[in-house]
Amino acid sequence: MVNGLKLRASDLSKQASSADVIYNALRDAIIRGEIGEGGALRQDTIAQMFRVSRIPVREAMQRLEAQGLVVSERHKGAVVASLSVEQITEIFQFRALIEPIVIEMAVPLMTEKTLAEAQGHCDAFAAETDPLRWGDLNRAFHRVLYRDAGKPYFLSVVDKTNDLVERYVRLVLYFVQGMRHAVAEHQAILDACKERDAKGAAELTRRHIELASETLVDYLRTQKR
Amino acid sequence: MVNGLKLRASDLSKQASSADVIYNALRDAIIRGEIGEGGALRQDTIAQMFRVSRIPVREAMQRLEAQGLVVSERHKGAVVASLSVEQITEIFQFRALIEPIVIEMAVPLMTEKTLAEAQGHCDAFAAETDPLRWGDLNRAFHRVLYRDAGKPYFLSVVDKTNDLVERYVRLVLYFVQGMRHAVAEHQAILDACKERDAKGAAELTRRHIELASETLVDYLRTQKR
DNA sequence: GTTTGCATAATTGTATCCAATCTACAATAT
DNA sequence: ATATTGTAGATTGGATACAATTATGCAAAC
Repeated sequence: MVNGLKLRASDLSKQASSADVIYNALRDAIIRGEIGEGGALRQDTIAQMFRVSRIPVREAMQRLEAQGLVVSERHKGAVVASLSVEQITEIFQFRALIEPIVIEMAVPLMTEKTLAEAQGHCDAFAAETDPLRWGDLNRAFHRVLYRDAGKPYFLSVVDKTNDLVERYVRLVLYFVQGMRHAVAEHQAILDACKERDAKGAAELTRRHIELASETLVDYLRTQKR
Repeated sequence: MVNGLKLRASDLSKQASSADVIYNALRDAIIRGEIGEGGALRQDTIAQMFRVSRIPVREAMQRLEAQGLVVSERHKGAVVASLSVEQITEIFQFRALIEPIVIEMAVPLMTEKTLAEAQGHCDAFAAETDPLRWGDLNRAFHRVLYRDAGKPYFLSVVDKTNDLVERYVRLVLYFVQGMRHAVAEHQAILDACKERDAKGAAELTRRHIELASETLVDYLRTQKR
């Protein structure tokens, strides 16, 4: 019998392949905006970066393409997908519909631990001075609030949807709204959760997303893409 | 300048690779239930079926796994994902939330051509005697009604969600409700669309999905999985 | 100056081969 | 008889090599 052995989380999940590692690295780089729209993703270059052959790179690419983060053309290569203002608007519209529903389902089930964690993320977000970290903390805050809904499929859709527009959300945080505005809205959402006001939290979440969308679209139009 | 050139659809879409072909074939086989839950997908076997090496097979698998249709384990192989009753229920709950929203957006924009096409699918569905075709016609009917919403992202989410539960929907059509019930509901939805009753079409769609979900869950519980 | 043609380089798609590891079953020890 | 160990086959993960296609640079013609 196993007796004194300690298992780490990494032992429980299936062992990561090279393709997994590369997928996560590329996805994060795209999400964070480190590789900009239209940025080329050369199989050979990436393979050399990870000291592997092109095979696992291609497998990672298949997943990224399936998720809509990159588009590739035969014998031409893959580039980071670029979204039109219309596409971005539609995705934010989707978020503004689905995320309020998820938080509304989560509020009645939210534990004190979750509320404390969310407050922690919110405070950390407010205190963070490095703009490059704002995106991560913003994302973490929202994710925690949806967690207790206990709806894995809803969460996966929300996650994949957010992946597609994360780099634009970060644009808003960096250059447009600044962070103070987001902090106030986050605290309002969290307060509604603490008061178990599910409808209120949902409505605030909807407005939070819609405002971000409008702000972003205004910004993009001034940049006249 | 381009003057007089006729482009075919196949010229517009990028040329299909082996991986594309294999992905589509496997996805359809899974969706249609031709490969049942837990059915093994051996790379070598599939490669031989398509007369190719395992490389394109693996790339197709990555996409299928990203979409949640198969699960694979290192050195053990991939199998068709099996969904628990809880997972199926959640996915139908998602459908019952999102699809009414899409049809409600579509109704005001629906063209006569679309309405005629939908009626065609509905009639073809009613007249079809081969149960194996019911699933396709059912799916086609619903897709047409969502098309004019002009929301590609919403449609892609609806499509991917339906892919996950399509084999269970077909179970309901084949063995449980029969087709007559579905035809009546389809005609009711379509009639609401023709009368430009967006809210009505949405509500009927919601009930259509919820009823299918309840029927399916009852059936699955009797089969005590 | 612009365009066309061609040779070369760059890039992706796929086949083949090898390594790692899991499964099943037989052999052995307790 | 049961538990453990060892080994062979099966299966996947990945590297290397080659084929097919496209991009690029440059020279020649208009």
